[in-house]
Amino acid sequence: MLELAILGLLTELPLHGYELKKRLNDTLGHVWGVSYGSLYPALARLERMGAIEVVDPPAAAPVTIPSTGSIAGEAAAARLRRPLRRSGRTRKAYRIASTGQTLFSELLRADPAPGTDENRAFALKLAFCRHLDPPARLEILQRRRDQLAEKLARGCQALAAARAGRGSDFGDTPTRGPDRYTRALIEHETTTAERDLEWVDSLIAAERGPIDAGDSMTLQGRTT
Amino acid sequence: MLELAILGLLTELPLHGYELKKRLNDTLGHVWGVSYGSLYPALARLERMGAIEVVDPPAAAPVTIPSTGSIAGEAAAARLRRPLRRSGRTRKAYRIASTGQTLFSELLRADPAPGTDENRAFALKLAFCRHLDPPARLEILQRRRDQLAEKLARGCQALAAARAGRGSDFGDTPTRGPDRYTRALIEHETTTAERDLEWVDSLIAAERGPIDAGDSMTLQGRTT
DNA sequence: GTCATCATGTAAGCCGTTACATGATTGC
DNA sequence: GCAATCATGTAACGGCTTACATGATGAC
Repeated sequence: MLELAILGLLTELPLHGYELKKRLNDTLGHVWGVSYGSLYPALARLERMGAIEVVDPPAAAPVTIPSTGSIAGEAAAARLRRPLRRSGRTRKAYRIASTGQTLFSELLRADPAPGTDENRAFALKLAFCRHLDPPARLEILQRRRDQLAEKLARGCQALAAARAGRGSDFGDTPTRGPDRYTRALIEHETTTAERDLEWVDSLIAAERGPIDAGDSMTLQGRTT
Repeated sequence: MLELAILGLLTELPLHGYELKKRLNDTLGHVWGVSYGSLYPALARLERMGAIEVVDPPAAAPVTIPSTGSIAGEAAAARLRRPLRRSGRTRKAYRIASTGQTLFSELLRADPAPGTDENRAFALKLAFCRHLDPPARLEILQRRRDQLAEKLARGCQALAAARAGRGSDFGDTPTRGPDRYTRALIEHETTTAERDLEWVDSLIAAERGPIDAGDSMTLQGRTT
C-alpha cells in the first residue's frame, strides 16, 4: 500500500522523501499516515526494483512543478520555489520509471494484501485512479461494489439471525442472541455497508455517463 | 487487540484455543479474523502474565456452561456436550484470572495501539463492553464520540478547502483543488463520520436513559 | 555560533500473517 | 487401519511504528 501511494504521488511529479511524507500526510492524511521508518526503506526497495530512479539535475530546476494539480500542490510549490537554493545535493528526488508505471497500475488493480483494511485500500486507490484509463477505473469501482455487496449480504444474514433472537438451537436452551451492543454494532455496520454501496454505485454511474462534465458526483453529497 | 478479544470471550466462559478461534471468527468474524499463528502465542503470553490460567478439571465437567448467554453459546455448548468424551487431556482450556479481569478492563479503556484501525478497535470494545459497569461504558462511548467529532471537523475543513478549489495560494498559480475522486472521497468520509457520530450519540442516549428496558437502541436502526 | 528545520537513514520491536510440523480422537 | 477433524504449536516473514543517529542549510 505504501508503494502504491508513493508511486501515485511520483506519477504527478518528482519528489524527495521528506516532501513525499509531507504530502502523504496532508493529502492522504486522514486515510494513511506514514513515518520515515517505513517511507525510506520503501523508497530504497522501489529503487532497487527499478520502479523509481533518482533524478540528478543538480543545477537545473530539480522540481519543475508542471502544475499537475494536486491537493496542496501550490502551497508546496511556493515552499519549494521561494527559499529553495540548497545546492541540490543531500536531497534525493525520485522520479517514477516506466517499470514503476507498470507496477503502479498493477497495484491499483490488485486486491490488497490480506490483513489490510479494505476501506483504506479502496480510499487510496480512489485517490489515484485518475491516472488510470476509464475502463480500468470502472473495474476498480466494480470490484469494490461486489465486495460491499457481499459484506452487506453477510450483514443482513447476521442481522436476521440476531433478530430471530434465540440461537440456531432447537428450543433446547433459551439462548438470547447477541447482546444489545453487538446487535447495535451489526445493525450499524449493515447500514454503513448499504450506504457505501450506494455511494460506489453513484461513482460508477458518474463514471459511465459523464454527461454533466463538472460535478456529477456531487449529487450524492451533503446538504445535510 | 487480540488479547482484548480473548479476555472478553474468556470472561464469559472457559475455552480452549481451538474453540476460541472458532468463536472469534464467527462471533466477531466481520470485525476481526484471527489465525492460530497469533492466537496460541497470545494465549501463552497471557498465561505467562498470569492473566489467564489453565483449567484442569480432567475428570469433572471441564466446561460448565453456566448459560452465560453469549452469542452462539448454546450451539457451541451442544457441540461440546454431546460428543465430548476426549479424556480431557491434550486440550488446554483457559479461564480468566483476576489479574486478567483487571487487564481486560484496562484494555477496554485504553486507546488502541497506534496503527490500529480505530473503527475496528471500537467495534471490538463495543462487543465486550457489557462486562463493564455503566460509567465505564459511557466513558468509552464518550471517547469514541470525541474521536469522531474531531474526525468530522477535520473532514469539514478539508471539504471547505477542496470546495474553495484553488489552493491556499494567492492567485499566483491556478491550482485546481483535489480531483473529483479525492473530493468525492472526502465528502463521503465526512458524511460517514457524521452518521457514525449520530449513531454513537444514540448509543450514549440509550445508555443514559434506559427508560424503555428492551430495545431502546433499535430506534436508530433500519427501516430503509 | 547556534537553533530550527530540512533531510536521510538505521535499529528494535510489535502485531499480525501463512505455511509447516505434529499428534490425539473418533467414525467407518 | 485410515481418513477427517480436533488441537497445539513453531518458523519465517511482512509491514508498520517509535526512537535514535546523523548531518546539511539557512535565519538571526
